[in-house]
Amino acid sequence: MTQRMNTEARREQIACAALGLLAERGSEGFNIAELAESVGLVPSAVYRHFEGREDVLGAALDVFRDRVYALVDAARNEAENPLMALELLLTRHAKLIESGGAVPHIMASMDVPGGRADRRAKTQGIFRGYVARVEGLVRDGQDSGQIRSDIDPTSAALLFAGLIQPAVQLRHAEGERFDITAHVARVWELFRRAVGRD
Amino acid sequence: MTQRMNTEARREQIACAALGLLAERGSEGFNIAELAESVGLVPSAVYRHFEGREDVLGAALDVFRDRVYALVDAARNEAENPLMALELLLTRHAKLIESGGAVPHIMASMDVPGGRADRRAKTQGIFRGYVARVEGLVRDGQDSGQIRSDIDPTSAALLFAGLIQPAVQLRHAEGERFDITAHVARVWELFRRAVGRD
DNA sequence: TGTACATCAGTGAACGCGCGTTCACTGATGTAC
DNA sequence: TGTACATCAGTGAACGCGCGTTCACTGATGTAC
Repeated sequence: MTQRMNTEARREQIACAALGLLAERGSEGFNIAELAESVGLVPSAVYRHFEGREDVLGAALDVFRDRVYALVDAARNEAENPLMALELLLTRHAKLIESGGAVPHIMASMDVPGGRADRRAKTQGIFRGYVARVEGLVRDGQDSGQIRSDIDPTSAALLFAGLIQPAVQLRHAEGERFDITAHVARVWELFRRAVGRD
Repeated sequence: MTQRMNTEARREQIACAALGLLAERGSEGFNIAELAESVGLVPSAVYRHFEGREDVLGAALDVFRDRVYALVDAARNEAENPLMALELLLTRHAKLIESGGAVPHIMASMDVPGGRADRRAKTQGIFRGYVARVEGLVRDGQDSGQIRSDIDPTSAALLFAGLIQPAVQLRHAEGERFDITAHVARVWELFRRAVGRD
């Protein structure tokens, strides 16, 4: 028998493992058997800690939400000013793409039409929360004079989000040949020209 | 018995219906029973015209590819100049989002990790083809002097693609409240400022 | 023009696989006395 | 400190549903003579 763990610790372990599998397989390719195996359990053991598959996905989404928000907050805290925070956030997204855990990729895999309505609502809530945080950075940039004040913060935030998504797609299509770092650097210059005050 | 059709006409009818269902349900929610019903057939009848589910998806992808490319070509032909072609293309993407047939949405639903490798390769090929066409428009814009010549056409094309994707996401999240037309107009201004020569 | 035949699209019953989920049981861990 | 008991995480067999797919059969359409 596998080493016993109390259900709280096991829940968290399973939720994290589920998120990893989701990044690889997508929400529909995701299955309980593989999840159980990845934490050294038998499939039925998962039901000691979760009500079912959908419950596991919900817990994985919670982990995902925390990580995404932490990503933005870290960039905000570590950078000297709002514009540099956005640039730092962008390069960190690029790193995630390289490691296979791209944020938009996971978002898309969870927000599928087949999925249950409450899961989709949760995913969309995460997206709105993300955009709201980026919007906050944009507003800060406007206050500090780095970003033009005539720009709609929501539009700028969505434009920023749009910098990342096509890169994920092309990374998938081109594989290693696609130089994300170079791409991100070029596209950042375009973004800065679009919103910057100069 | 349903009215007989020759297999060529039926194949096309089924492929188009499949694309419609894919837009609604995603590639994993897509099932043969519903597809058959939508064209007034019994599930097993589909196998008179296709080898199987994956074959149907492939045919639907072909229809999709033709439509996407036609979208770009139409914008190119109808607009006075390359920059206006891009703007026209963007507003037509917005219309598709409103009608539920958003291009990135369908792309994402086909390019899932669970899908067979050949289907994913096809989807990615469509994306590359799309980007290449937009790149062509960017180059034309550079030649005609509307777009700054120091800009990498691929980056500009990906930035353009990125204008649409977050809008799809937010449209899903916010529903009718989200005014796509207004969003597209604002984000277009940002794009023009990023790449335009002025 | 009429008849016989071949072709082929459509039907419905049945099969089988994958996978989420259930359940009775086991045995380890922690607690009461 | 040692023993008895309750709790609870882990096990493996089995169930059942959904769904893609197969197959023998039907009947309409078009062609040969």
